[in-house]
Order: sequence, then structure tokens, then C-alpha cells
Amino acid sequence: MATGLRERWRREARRTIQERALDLFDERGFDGVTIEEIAAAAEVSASSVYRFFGTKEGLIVADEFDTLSQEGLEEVVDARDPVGSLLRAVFAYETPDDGPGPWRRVRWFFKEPSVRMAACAAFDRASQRIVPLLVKGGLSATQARVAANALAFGYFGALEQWYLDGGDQPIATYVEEGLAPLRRIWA
Amino acid sequence: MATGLRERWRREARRTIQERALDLFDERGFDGVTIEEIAAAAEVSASSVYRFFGTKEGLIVADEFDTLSQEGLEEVVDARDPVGSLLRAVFAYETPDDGPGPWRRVRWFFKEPSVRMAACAAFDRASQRIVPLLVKGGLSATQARVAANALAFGYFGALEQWYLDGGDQPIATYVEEGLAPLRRIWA
DNA sequence: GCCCTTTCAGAAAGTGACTGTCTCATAGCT
DNA sequence: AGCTATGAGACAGTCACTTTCTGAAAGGGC
Repeated sequence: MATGLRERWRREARRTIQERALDLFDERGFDGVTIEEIAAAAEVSASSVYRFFGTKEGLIVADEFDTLSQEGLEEVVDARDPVGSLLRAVFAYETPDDGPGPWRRVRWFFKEPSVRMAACAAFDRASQRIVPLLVKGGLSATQARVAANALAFGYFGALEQWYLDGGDQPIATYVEEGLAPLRRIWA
Repeated sequence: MATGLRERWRREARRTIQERALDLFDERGFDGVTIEEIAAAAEVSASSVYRFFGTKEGLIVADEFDTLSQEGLEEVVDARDPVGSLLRAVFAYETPDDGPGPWRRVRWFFKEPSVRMAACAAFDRASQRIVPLLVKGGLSATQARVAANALAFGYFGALEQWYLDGGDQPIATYVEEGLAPLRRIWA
């Protein structure tokens, strides 16, 4: 669709910034690197880093959920089987087999407290977007909120166990096992 | 136990700092107040505010969970009926009927993004402390993590609905209704 | 009552994340 | 080729938070 030179440059810059940042984090730790250094390594200005990622933690969390449109979300999430929808999404999304895998980024969720906090906030935002779908599916406002949080943070918990076990198994395994009891309620 | 002069002063300072902070937040908003101003209003130094509360958000979240010892937690949480334990705790704790009620503080959880984030982090920490109890109760590591997060953030969701409804009903009502489906699993 | 030790509040000087605002280059259109 | 609008960079400022040092006073032993 002739994405335009500008757009292409942006995507590329975004990628290189994140990669250089992860390189530096792996090398000297999260706190051992400043935004200025990341910007220098990626050959952009510090303000560009903020324009792309908002916060330092955003470099790692990079909020895939937020970029997903509400319509896209609606067609992924089936309000009658939210747990199943999550599983399908994890299967499709979390195992692309082309990139470096989630380990390099997700590791930091559980190693660096401030990143963990940002990850929680991202899951919290994702949960809030699911709520209206569950309400439309027939749940009360309160139960929809509880269900959405149980789902989002249940996934987070499964992810943490995946990390604690070394991160070498498929994530979907953990999600499937962990969320099985929840599935019995809402499916 | 003659709590000592020092100890008494500390408790008092802690209280006044938090109250003056809330006064200022109500007056000018969270971002409209600096730590220095809070310190001045409470007639302490800025470093004392940090010594007591760690972060600006800590002035509001003030992490009751963190101060609860692990033994205390164990006797409150029944691994065979975690949802019931939570409900009992909410009944006992969240309705003291002597203080100003939770509204004044909890309001900010949902009004100020950074406070919401800090609240999420506090619930996350609380969840992590519950995990071993659930494991001891017979759950697998993964399911324990999912259950703990479902519980903690389910409570958070119920709290949010309580806030959205104006905060004039007992919180326990929301928790009871919201978490009812979860109770069917783990009880 | 007096000393000694330990604790802890305050002062002060950083550090670095993040936010505005302005300027200038250039992609994309006519 | 010229025009315009987008957006990247530069720069200065704010403020949360850290670290370190110093002095005062609490608490305990004699």
C-alpha cells in the first residue's frame, strides 16, 4: 500500500531503538543505561525515544495490546468463551517462531520492579478494554470487571510461572493449565 | 510496652503527613502538589516523606498489605476457601466505621493513572505473598499463581466498580457479587 | 544524674526521567 | 518546482527520588 517513506523510516527506527535498548540492558542492566545512551546507540534523539515509547519501561513492555484497535479486539475475543479466546490468541501471537521469542523482553517483566509495574499497568489497560465485551455478553458490570481482571492477570501469572521455569516451554502450556479452572466458569 | 517517645512521634508524623497530603491533593490535584509542599505543610523535611512513604503514590496507596506479616497473613487466609477469607477480611478491615472511610484515598486509585499503577503493584505484591499458601493448599505452582492473581485483581475490579458507582455502598457487597463465580472453583 | 552508643531527622547536592517549546528539514502533494 | 504539513532534533526546565553527611536526641548502663 505504498506505506510512504516516512512511515517506513518510523517502523525501522522503532525497531532499532528497541533492539539497541535491549542490547544495552542485557549488557549493563536496566538502571545502568540512560535514555540518552539508548538514543545515541540508536542514532536518534532522546525525544524520539519518548515519542515512540513514552517511558523507559515502555521500551520493554511496548504494549502490543494498546495498538490493537477495539474492533480487532472484538473479533478476537469471544464473550462466550473468553478463556478460549485468550488461548487462541496466545497460540497465534506468542509463538511466531521468527523473532527472537518473547524471552528477551519478558524476562525483564520479572527482573526489574519498575518494568513489572509497567507490565501490570498494561495488563490492567487490556483488562479494561475487555470489560465492555463481557458486559455485552451478559455479565453484570461487577462480574465483568472481576472476570476481565482474572483473565488478564491470570495470564500474567501463567507468564510468570513460565519465566520462573526457565522460559523454555511453550507459554500456551502454562496458560492452558493455569486458566483451566477459570474456563469452567465462563465457557 | 511503653512504645517509646520516638515511636509515638513517628506514628503521629506519618498520620499528619498523609492527611496534609490528601488535603493538598483534594485542593490542587495530585500533579499540582510537590513533595516539598507536602513536607512543608506537615512541618517535616522532604526526606522524611520519602522515608515514610517511599514514593509520592505511596502517600495514597500506603500499602497496608506490605506491613502485614507473613504469619498474620497465614492466619487470615484459608487456602481451602481463599475467596471466603478475602470476604471476611474485607468485612473486618474495610469497614472500620471510625476513620474517614476508604473513599478519600481509594478515589485516587482510579482518578490518577500513576496512583492506579502503584495500586496495581501493591495488589501484585499481595498476590505474590498468597501464592505459597495456595501451593501448600494443594494447587500446582501455575494454578496457584493464576488463582492468587484472580483473587487479588478480582478484588481490585470489584473495588473499581464500587468507585464507579459512587462509593456509597459497602465494598463487601461488590466483592461478594463479583467474586461469587470464583468461589465456586476454589471452595 | 552522667556518658556512650545508636538511631534517625534534616540539609544539601546531585541524577536522570520526563515535558514542554521552538526551529528546521523534508516527505508528500499540487 | 514550489508549498505545506508533519515530525525529528535541540534545549531548557521541572521534579521525583537518591545519596551522603551532620547534628540532635532517645534509650540504656553505671
